[in-house]
Amino acid sequence: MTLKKPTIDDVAGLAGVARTTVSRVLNGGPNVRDEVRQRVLKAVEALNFRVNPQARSLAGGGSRMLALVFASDLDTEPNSFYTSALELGALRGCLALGYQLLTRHVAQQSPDRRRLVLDLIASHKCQGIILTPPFADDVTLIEDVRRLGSHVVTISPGGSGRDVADGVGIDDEAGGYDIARHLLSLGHRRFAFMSGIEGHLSAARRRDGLSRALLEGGLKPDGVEILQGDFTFRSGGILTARLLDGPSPPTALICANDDMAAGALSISHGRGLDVPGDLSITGFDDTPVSAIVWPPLTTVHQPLKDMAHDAVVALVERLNGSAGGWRFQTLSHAVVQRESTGRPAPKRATATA
Amino acid sequence: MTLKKPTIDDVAGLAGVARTTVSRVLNGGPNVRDEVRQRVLKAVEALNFRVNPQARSLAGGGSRMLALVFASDLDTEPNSFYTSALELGALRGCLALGYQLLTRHVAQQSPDRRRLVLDLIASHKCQGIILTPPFADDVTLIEDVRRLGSHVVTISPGGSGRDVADGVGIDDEAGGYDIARHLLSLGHRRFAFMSGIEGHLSAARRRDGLSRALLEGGLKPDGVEILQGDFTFRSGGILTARLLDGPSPPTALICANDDMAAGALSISHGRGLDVPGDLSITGFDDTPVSAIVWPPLTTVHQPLKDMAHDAVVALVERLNGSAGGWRFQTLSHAVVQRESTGRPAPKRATATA
DNA sequence: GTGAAAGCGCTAACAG
DNA sequence: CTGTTAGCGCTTTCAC
Repeated sequence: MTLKKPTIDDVAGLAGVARTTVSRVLNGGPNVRDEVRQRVLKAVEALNFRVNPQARSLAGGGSRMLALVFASDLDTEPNSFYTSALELGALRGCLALGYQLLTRHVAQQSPDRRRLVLDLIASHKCQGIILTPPFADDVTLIEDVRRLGSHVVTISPGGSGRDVADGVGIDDEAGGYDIARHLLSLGHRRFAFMSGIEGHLSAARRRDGLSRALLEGGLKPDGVEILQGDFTFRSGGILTARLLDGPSPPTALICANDDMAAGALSISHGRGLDVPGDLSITGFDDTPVSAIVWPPLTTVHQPLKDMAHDAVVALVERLNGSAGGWRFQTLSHAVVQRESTGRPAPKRATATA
Repeated sequence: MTLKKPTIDDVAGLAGVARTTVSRVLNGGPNVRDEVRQRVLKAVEALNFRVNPQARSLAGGGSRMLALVFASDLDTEPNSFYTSALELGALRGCLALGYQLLTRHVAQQSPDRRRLVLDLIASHKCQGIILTPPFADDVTLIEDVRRLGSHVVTISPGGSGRDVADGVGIDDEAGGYDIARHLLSLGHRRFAFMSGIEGHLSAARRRDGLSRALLEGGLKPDGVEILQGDFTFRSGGILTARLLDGPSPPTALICANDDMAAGALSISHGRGLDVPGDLSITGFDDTPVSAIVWPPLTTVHQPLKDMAHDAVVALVERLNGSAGGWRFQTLSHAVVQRESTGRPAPKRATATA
């Protein structure tokens, strides 16, 4: 089975061409008759041939270096579940494909953040770069990177980024819609939404989904109170406190990530609120936090590792010359129902332990 | 600067020997006069030469495949911070050194777990394996692996594992000692210790450290109530509930990992206890959970990523023929003081926000 | 358009 | 003990 992997020469032999030609086909090179190309492709298929990345790299094909960039500010640090999962996925992909990975955290606030990213890929001769939000929607940056001769793939672009580069992500709008439907079906009517940092467009889409669900349910989307958070546990707590002090607190709070939801949960406990009896809270991402807090969070699962892995694959495909328009790969999400959501109880809910 | 990396031929030239000889020296091969070996080593040093892992791999030096094994049972799953961090570190190491990594979770309870591990390395021709607790102290398994011609490095062995293989970890006994001293200095006198799954010897060492600190403080170590947990959030909660129902609850609870501490925290909240006023709780590992719960956990930082990274490095060194007795690499730990510990308050503590 | 030849940097038989 | 000779699987000139 795994006895002897076919080599490029095997393919050449089967296709009746020279090794060079196979190489050309593999790398999207020019000067290959279409008929020949097809023949080669067929042979590749038949032999289930995969290039040996090590050999390719040795032979000179570029630096084989990719970069993964995060916009992490100092205080966004505890959000490390998210970044860990993405890095893990990217590393796995790189390992399998024979690429190196350079992970860099760039403070999103720093004025010269674009330059920092560009310097990074220039100095390390990175052939490709994976941009996470909010860089994923920074069209200017993407264009600059490309001008340097490097390829770009984005993770979770929420808007403009999708029109200018390949991307990977879930359908964030649908994610927001689904979680809202869940809450709506439980009987909730008063909602609040806690968003992430500005410019994180995919998080904004989740809110769009919420609006759509509300409209469908005959409610006015602008009745939703919007809290501007920054994805941190801390911001989740602070904003929730403010929310609860307001004139008419909602019965359901939808957070744009798990960390903020955990913060909201914590503050709610501190105030003696029953979750979900007095307030239902939802997260987003389904990171380990969601299972560790009490009650465990109802959240939207996002396959972070797979997303990053697929981003690497997409990037490498482009490096190998694959042509065509930008492709956005939508991975599936799912509402994970745990115990932080339930029917709103006007008076008080009895806990069923 | 990064213009042209020196090759093995450059080294050979400078040392005045054949390329093969350099290769022998590099790979710890036999049949090299000591004088020549020194000369080569000097040349390597002078040129700051590093082997090109891709080329080496291409040329045939083994499968370049390493395995990372976890003992994760179904319900231990949410402990994924710990495993993620280790895998991340191992992946980084592998990427840098040109090795592949195979990560496998084997249910620790399954009767044929040893066979599962052995099959894994046999079928994938893994050249080396990294064992995490409690496998790290499974001497029989380690010997069996070696019999298959594979090398072993352990992460956090707590006992017998340290005498039969290279290892990486922190000084767990000292970690336990340090956290106990911290609590002692705050005025605590009644302690409880929540241990992890059986066979996790390094966690047991943390308890030894606690005992030592108590003795030093003039207290009797056997006055400490021991709770047998399994590292999960859930077990932390259940055991803490039982503890609090007991005749004389402690004022300080030391948990063998952060997840259990988070569970303990959660239950304490549920019972209206003030943490740390009524009960101080400490974790271990300093995973992101510790910063996300409320109040954030005082815990012992363990450089998990570095540990796994160094384990890969140590493994590869052995593969390259480095000889000598088993080496245990002790990385530094540190007590991270957050807000889950404070002076014990007989009556009630006033929160200072 | 296509192919032949020449390596990339290293290890692995073989000879000496 | 040490050096010579072949490749590993692939990309690149450079001819045809």
